[in-house]
Parts: sequence; structure tokens; C-alpha cells
Amino acid sequence: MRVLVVEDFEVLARTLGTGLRREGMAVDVVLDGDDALERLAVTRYDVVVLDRDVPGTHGDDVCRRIVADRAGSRVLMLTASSTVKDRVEGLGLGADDYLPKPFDFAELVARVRALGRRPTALVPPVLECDDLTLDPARRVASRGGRRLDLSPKEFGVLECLLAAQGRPVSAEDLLERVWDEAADPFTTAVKTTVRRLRTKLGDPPVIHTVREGGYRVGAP
Amino acid sequence: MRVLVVEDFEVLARTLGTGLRREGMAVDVVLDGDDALERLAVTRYDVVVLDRDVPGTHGDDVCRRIVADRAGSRVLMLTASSTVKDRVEGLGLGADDYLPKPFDFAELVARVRALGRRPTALVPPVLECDDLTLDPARRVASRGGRRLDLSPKEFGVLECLLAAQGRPVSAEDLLERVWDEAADPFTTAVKTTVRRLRTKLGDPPVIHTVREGGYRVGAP
DNA sequence: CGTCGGCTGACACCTCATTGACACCGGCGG
DNA sequence: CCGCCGGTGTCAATGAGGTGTCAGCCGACG
Repeated sequence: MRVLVVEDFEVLARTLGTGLRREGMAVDVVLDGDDALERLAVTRYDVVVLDRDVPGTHGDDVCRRIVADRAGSRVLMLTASSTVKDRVEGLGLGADDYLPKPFDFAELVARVRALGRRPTALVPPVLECDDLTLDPARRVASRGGRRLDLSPKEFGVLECLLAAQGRPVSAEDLLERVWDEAADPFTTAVKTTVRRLRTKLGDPPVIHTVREGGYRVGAP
Repeated sequence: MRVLVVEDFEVLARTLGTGLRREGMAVDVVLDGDDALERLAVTRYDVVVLDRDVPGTHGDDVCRRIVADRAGSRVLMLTASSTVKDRVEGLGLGADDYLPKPFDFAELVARVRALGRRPTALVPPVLECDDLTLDPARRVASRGGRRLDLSPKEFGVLECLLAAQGRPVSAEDLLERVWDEAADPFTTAVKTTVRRLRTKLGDPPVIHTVREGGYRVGAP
């Protein structure tokens, strides 16, 4: 779990950093609001532990920005003031939790952990065609329920062809999509890979050849 | 927003019901744990405000069931006892927030609202796969009942892999999640750590390699 | 303050699936 | 019947990934 600690009181900041690290989290620490925004622009954090009163951009504004960014970071607000009014305000800003100082470290950890239980990443749809299925996220393909053991290039080519939904894909396109960098146009790589794919896919044939046009999977 | 209030003290229950309704939420109220489970089986709630000490099925068990069901409800635990230990325990059960009595109504509302905004936590508090279990909160992992003695990095990597639920996790992702700051992309750290993990996990192998795709735990 | 031991990550080396070139074959269209 | 485009068989080079080892670092402990 990736955590950003925004806290200007150096001793506390360091303590939080090492403490959370000991809990197995990947922790970055910054001492003011401006640095926080900078880090947030670069890296995606699961949880931001945010002192409300930090130099530079105010904690409230940092919080607003995080919420507005919709990057999916959860915010745990940390403050000296602990009136109910403050707490309600903080939560109203979009913070997901609120912990008044002084706090117990074990509780902070528990709350950060609760915030960090991520929703499973959105699954890109599973590609299908007849009895063929391919799951890009899991990197698994199967035909008629039987798992296919595909090499990376084979998998990539099949993925492209399935994604094209019946439209033919030229060798050049495949080269560009599946192979990195611009490979020389006279390569036989695609040809060879498609052949191996066909062998592994078995009968009846799934990959059709479109003369001069490349390869196609499924109805045109 | 749909809310279920589970509270046996009738006066408080009624107050919560009307109060939350006044805030524009759709509220159902039940007086004990068994009724709570019944309602939960029928209706999908965004947030469950759960008194820990209710008649019938205990609040802790209701909480566990909610989390296990993965129906997407968030839990706000409510209790008379307010020691840090209690709070940490409650959050460890999978509750998303914890509010000790007596509480301020405005704060309760703010917290319920915050929970409603939050994307559902779909990752259970204790990760499992076959005979492998890992408890992030207690920092304990075991296989077939036998405790594993893992280093922090090893633990972190295994945690990530289990949380991915069968999807492969790339070395870059692992680097980003488990190691802090931007580690250089050519590091051999992940490779080394995975090897040590494999050794400690023993047979049969749990961590599978997905060529060009990283590592995977469990069935795809 | 020195030493010990565990944790980490780099390096060198090994292995083998993967990959792509080459040479040759076959069938279809003109 | 001929020319091409594409399919096949084969093989050597490649490089991703696994393993053994070692040294630096840091905290624990005497």
C-alpha cells in the first residue's frame, strides 16, 4: 500500500514514516502542502495522511485537490483541533476519515489500513468469439473451456485480433501493436507467430487469412 | 443513499432513524443482529451503522458476514467501549469506521456521508488462497497452519500478490507498491525477494511466473 | 562502543522457452 | 501453366527469468 504523509512537524513526520513502513507500507513524506501537490501529481497514492495545518498550500486545499483529481486516493485528515465542528468540516471537504491529535499510533495504522483496502481494479472486458475467450487482465486465454498456453507474442496477437471484432488486421498493424519499437517491415515474425497460434488454437480454424489484408478472427 | 441502523437501544435507534432520514437518506432500522442479517440478505445497503453489542448475532459477526458477502456495504461500528484496543479490533474485523459512544450526531452524519462516498472496499481484511493465509493487520502469514517467518519486503510482496486475486502483478507494480520512493527500474530487488519468498513458501509452488507479465498467486 | 546477525540488493552465471530468419512447399488467380 | 502470397519445418540466437554468492547496511545486544 502506498502512503503519502504530509506533516510539517519533523519529528512526528519521521515517526509516522518509519512506523508505517514497519507496517509494510510504502511511505513518502513531505513537509508542506506544495510538496504534497507536487508528489501527488507524480505518483498515485492509496492513502494520504494529511495534517490540516501545514505550510504552503493549506491542508484543506490539498484535500480538495485530491478529491477533485479523482485519482482514487483516500484522505485521512490529522489535526490539533478536535472539536466536532472541525471534524464535520474536514469530512465535509471530502476527507474519508478524521483523527484528532494526540492519537494512538495503533489506531492510525488501523484506520489507514481500513482506508487502503482497495476496490479491485476495474476489469477490462473479457474478449470473446465463439468458444474462444481471452482475459487481458489475467493474461489467460482458453478455447472451449480448455486453457491455452500462449507465449507473450502469441497472446498479444490474439488479443489484437479479438479486439478488432472481425475486422482484418494487417501484419504491419500487428507489428506496431504487439512488437515494441519499429521493427523492420520485412520481418517474418508475424507470419511465424500466427502459425504457432493456429497450431495451439486447434480445430476448427479461428484465424482466417485475408489475402493482402492481414488476419481476421470471427465473422467479418 | 441507503442505510441500515442496527441498534438495540430503542430510543437511540429511533433518533438515528429519523435524524438520518432528515439528512435525506433511506433508512431501515432493526433492533438485533439476526434481523440485521435478514435485512442484509434482502436489500443492498450503502452503509450499515452497527452497534457492536446487540442481541442475537453479535455485532462482530454481523460485521464479518457483511465483509465476507462482498455485497459492497460499508460498516460504521458504534460502541460504548472506546479504548484504542477496541477500535483497532473493530477496524481489523473489516469495519470501515469506528465511532465510540457518546458521539455527536453531526459527526455521525458526516462519517456516514464520507463512507457513502467511498468506493466499496472489496478486499477482505484477511487474505487467503488455498492453504495460504495472510493477515495484513497482524503482519502474520501462514501456510497449512504453519507460521511463515517473512521479512517486511517478502510480506509486502506476498500481500500484493494475494490482494490481486489471481491477476498477475508486474515487477514495476510491485516496486511501486512495496518499495518507497521511486526505485530505479533496473533493480533486481523484486526478483531476489520473490525467490526468497518461494523458498520460504515451500512446495507446492504458490507463486507462478507470467512471462512478461509478472507474478501471480492462485488460479487465474 | 564494538560485534553479530538478519535483511537487502547487486552481480555473475545458467537454463530453456521463445522467437525470427531461411529455405522450401502448395494452392489460387490470372 | 506461371507467379505470388502465404503456410511449414527447422534451427540458431536471444533474453527473460532462476540461482548462488557476496557485501553493505542497520538495528539489536552485550
